[in-house]
Amino acid sequence: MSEKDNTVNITSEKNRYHHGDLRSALVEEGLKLIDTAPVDALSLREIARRAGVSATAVYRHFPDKAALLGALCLEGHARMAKAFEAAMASASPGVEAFNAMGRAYVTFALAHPSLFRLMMAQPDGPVAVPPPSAGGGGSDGMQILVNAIDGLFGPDAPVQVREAGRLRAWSLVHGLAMLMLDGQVPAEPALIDAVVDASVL
Amino acid sequence: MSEKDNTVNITSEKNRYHHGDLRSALVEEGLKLIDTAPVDALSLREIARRAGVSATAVYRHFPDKAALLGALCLEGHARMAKAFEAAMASASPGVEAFNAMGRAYVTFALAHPSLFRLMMAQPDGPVAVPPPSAGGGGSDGMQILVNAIDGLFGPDAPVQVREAGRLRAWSLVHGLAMLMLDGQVPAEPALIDAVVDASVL
DNA sequence: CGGACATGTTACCGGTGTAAACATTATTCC
DNA sequence: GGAATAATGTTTACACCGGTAACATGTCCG
Repeated sequence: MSEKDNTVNITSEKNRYHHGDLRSALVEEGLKLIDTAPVDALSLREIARRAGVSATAVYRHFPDKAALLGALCLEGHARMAKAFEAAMASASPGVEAFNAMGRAYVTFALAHPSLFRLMMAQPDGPVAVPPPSAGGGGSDGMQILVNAIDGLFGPDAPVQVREAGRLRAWSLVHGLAMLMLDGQVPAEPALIDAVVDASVL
Repeated sequence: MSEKDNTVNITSEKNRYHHGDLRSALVEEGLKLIDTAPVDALSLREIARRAGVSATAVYRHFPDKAALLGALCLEGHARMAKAFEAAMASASPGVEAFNAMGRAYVTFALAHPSLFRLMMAQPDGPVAVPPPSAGGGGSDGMQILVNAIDGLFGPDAPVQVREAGRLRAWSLVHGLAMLMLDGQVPAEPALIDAVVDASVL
């Protein structure tokens, strides 16, 4: 913030060659776009266009399109974590919380289809709930989910049991979410309940 | 088959303007391609190229790219049905057959990732196991799966129970398949067993 | 034969992701 | 302060894509 010429700072706000914070703007526009369009309609050029910038400007901030999408995923996981926390908060611990999480998982996928797809399509993304072996990894949201699942079995359950249960729970909600996203199963709340609630696993 | 000039019929076999059975050739090349490439790498032009034909020739046999992919799906479901039949045949009826089907589902997905994705991405495709309501529909393979599931519960089980169980079973194996395809879960046979075998549903 | 028709072709359009060269602005050092 | 330098945009260009229109070639049937 030098003294320079503050009129520029006031009158401009536009038409300035340098954007200021293009990276964030691109991510923001990307997120706006992805919630209203199928995932394959998300073009680098379109995002740049909405940010009011030339297509190749993107490459100053991301090595390629995949990297930009990766940034979107990151924000996606943050949102998912929030949804999980909310679901967790509004349910008493135990099976109820567990079911609430399952519903939250499917609900999030249905609410943000393209973003969810993108998140899951990133093999090296922050999802990676370590189903067996490997500790640590996993995004915020996923860690919450894992904890909820593990809590179900109690801390004295064998590791294998917890891991298998975790994988089964994840597969169940993920499968339902995907089937509904792909239109193979109608996205009716009753069906979500039917699948989630009955889960003793 | 007129008498015309049979030397042509012999010597040609190539360089003939008319392909003979381009439609089948396109489907075949498409299936070859889809098993060795990610689903988004499946371009109409590439398929036409492999069939030794110009890109626009495709439009004489399919209204657009989606229709060509639809044809691939059809063949995919035929193959899946075969896999199910084989799994069914090599297992005694009951829970065993049911688990074998589940394993076959995931195994098929892992063996033909792009084709499986394509099949599931067709909302109006022949998959559509009618989870609740609506009878009839469903592809060959899916019908076999449905029968196996229903068999588990016995014919006297309430419709709701059978339908819910069906949906849960489908979600479970579908979710596992997807997570493995997307690299979120390692595609280890032991994990497939862990998920499928424990399923009392 | 000769036309009707099916099935190929080439030419073109607007769209995409991305690399290279150039332009402008911000920063840093004397 | 002013010049060198780095950071950040722009323009241009390329190869690919799906799709339309107009043209060419082959087959078939009266």
